[in-house]
Amino acid sequence: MASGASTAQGSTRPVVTRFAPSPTGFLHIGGARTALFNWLYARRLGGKFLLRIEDTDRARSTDAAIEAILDGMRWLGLDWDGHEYYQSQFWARHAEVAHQMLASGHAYRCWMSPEELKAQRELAQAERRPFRIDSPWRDATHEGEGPAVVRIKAPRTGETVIEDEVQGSVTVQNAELDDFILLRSDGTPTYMLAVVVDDHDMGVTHVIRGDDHLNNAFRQLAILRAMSWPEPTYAHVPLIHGSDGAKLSKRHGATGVEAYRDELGILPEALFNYLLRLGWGHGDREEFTMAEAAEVFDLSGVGKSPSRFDTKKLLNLNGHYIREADDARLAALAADRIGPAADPALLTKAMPVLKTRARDMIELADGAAFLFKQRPLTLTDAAQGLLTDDAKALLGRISALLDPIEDWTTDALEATLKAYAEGEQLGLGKLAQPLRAALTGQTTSPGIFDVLALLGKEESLARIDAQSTRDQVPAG
RNA sequence: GGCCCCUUCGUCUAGCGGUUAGGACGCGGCCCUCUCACGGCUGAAACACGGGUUCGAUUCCCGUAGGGGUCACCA
Repeated sequence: MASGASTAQGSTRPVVTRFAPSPTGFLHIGGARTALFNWLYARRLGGKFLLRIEDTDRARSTDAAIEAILDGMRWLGLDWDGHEYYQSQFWARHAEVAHQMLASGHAYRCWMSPEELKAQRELAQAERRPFRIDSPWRDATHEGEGPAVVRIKAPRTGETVIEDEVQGSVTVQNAELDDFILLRSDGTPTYMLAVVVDDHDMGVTHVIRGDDHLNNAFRQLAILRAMSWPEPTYAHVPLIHGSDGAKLSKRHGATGVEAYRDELGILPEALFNYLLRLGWGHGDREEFTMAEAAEVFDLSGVGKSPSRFDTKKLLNLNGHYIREADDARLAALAADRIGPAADPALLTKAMPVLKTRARDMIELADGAAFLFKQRPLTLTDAAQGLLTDDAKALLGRISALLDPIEDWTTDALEATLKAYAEGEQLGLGKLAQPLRAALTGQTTSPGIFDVLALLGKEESLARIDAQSTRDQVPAG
C-alpha cells in the first residue's frame, strides 16, 4: 500500500487537536472527556486546541445547544485557541472539494432513487449477504435525470490499515467499505466529507475522538487519499458506559455537564479529575490538577476497553475537592442555592465545619440551612423526639447557664458546657442532642459548640428558650 | 447478522515473563467522637475459559465464551 497505514507525522509539525461536537444536545459526559483529552494533548505538546461546531445538520442544530456546549467547556476550564469554527460556514469549500474529486475520477454522481436503494438492501437481506451500495452510476458514461448525490468511488480491493494511538493497528478490507455520499442531492455536504475537509483546512494533526468513529476513519482516509492530503494521527478513545455497561445516553440520568453542576452540585475540578481518570491511568496516582495533568498526559496511558461511569466515585472525589476548596468561593456557591436569606459572610465563617460534611453542593447548602432559619424553627420528627419533658427542662437550665456568658466562643462554650455536664453526671450527648434539636431543628449538624458560636448568643438563647420549659409553670 | 474492537477485585485502574497481583471508590470491622461527617487503622474482594510458546505465563500467540462499537441523502 502506497502511503500505507503509517500516519507518520513530521515531528516538526506543531500539534493541532480539535473538539468537534454537533450542537444537537448538551455537552455530554463522553463529549466532555473527548474534549478534555484533546485539550490535554495539545497543552502537553504546546500545540493548539481548536473547537469546531458541526452544525451540518441544520434541522437538528440549535443555538441553545451551542451555548450549552460552550458554557460547559468554559466551566470545565477547557479553553480553546482562537474563535470557534462553524462547519456550516464552509459548505462552499466542501462542495469545491467534492467537485475536485469528481473531476479527478475519485467520485461520481449517482441518480439512484430511494426505491432502488431499498430494493438492493432488501435483496441483500433476503440472500443473507451483507449489504453494500452497488450503484450503476459508478462507471456510467451518461448523465441521469434530476438532482443527484455525489458518491465517493471507494477502493474495492486491498485493505486499509490505521495505526491508531489507542487502538493499535486496525485493518479493514476495502471491500467492506461502500461508496458513501459526499454531497447530498440538495448540494449540502455530509458529515463524512465536511469533517475531513475541515480537519485538513484547519491543520489538525491529531484526531482524538470516541471509539464510535473508528469505522468512519477508514472512510475518511479514502477521501484524504483521493485528495493526496496528509493523514492525521488517529486516537480512538473507548466510550464511557453507564452502570449497565451500555453506551452512555440520556436514560442514564444527568444529560450534560451543566446538570452535574446544577442538579448534582459537582465542582468542575472534581468532574475534571474524574473524567481524566476514567479510561486513563498514570501509575497509582489518583489526583491531578489541570496543570499537573497537562504535564503528564499521554495517549499511551489511555486504556482500550470502555469504562463505566460511577457516580459514587465522582461524589467521593467531589467531597474531597469541596474540603480543599476556598471557603469564600464555597460560601458564594452555597448562598446561590440557599437563597436571599443566606449571608455569605456567615457562610464563609461556618464553612470549615460545614464542608467536611458534604459531598456535593446540595448537601453543603442543606447543611448550612440551619444558620438562616426563622424562628420558630420547624423540627424534624427525629428532632422533636429528642425533646422529652426532661430534655426541655434541661434546656431551661442550659439557657440559664449560658445567659451570663460574655465570651461567646467555641472554646468558652465548650468549657462551660462540659464542666456543667460533668457536674451533673451527664454524658455530653445527653446535653448536646436536645441542644442540637433546639438550635438546628435536626439531629445532625456540625459540633454543637460550633453551632452555638456561629448562631451567636442572642439567636442561640432565643432558639433554646423557644423549646425549653424554663419560663413555663409546671403543670399542677 | 457482516465488519471492527475489548476482557485484572462490584467499579476506575497499576502491571508491560518470575510480584505475598498494588492503589482508589464502594462494602465490613476498629479507633476518634456531642450527632453526622472528616480523619486514621484494618478486612473481604480480580487476572473470563481452553489450548499453545517458554524453565516459567496476568503478561506473548491461537481459539471459545462474554461484552461493546458500527453498518443513513445523522453526526
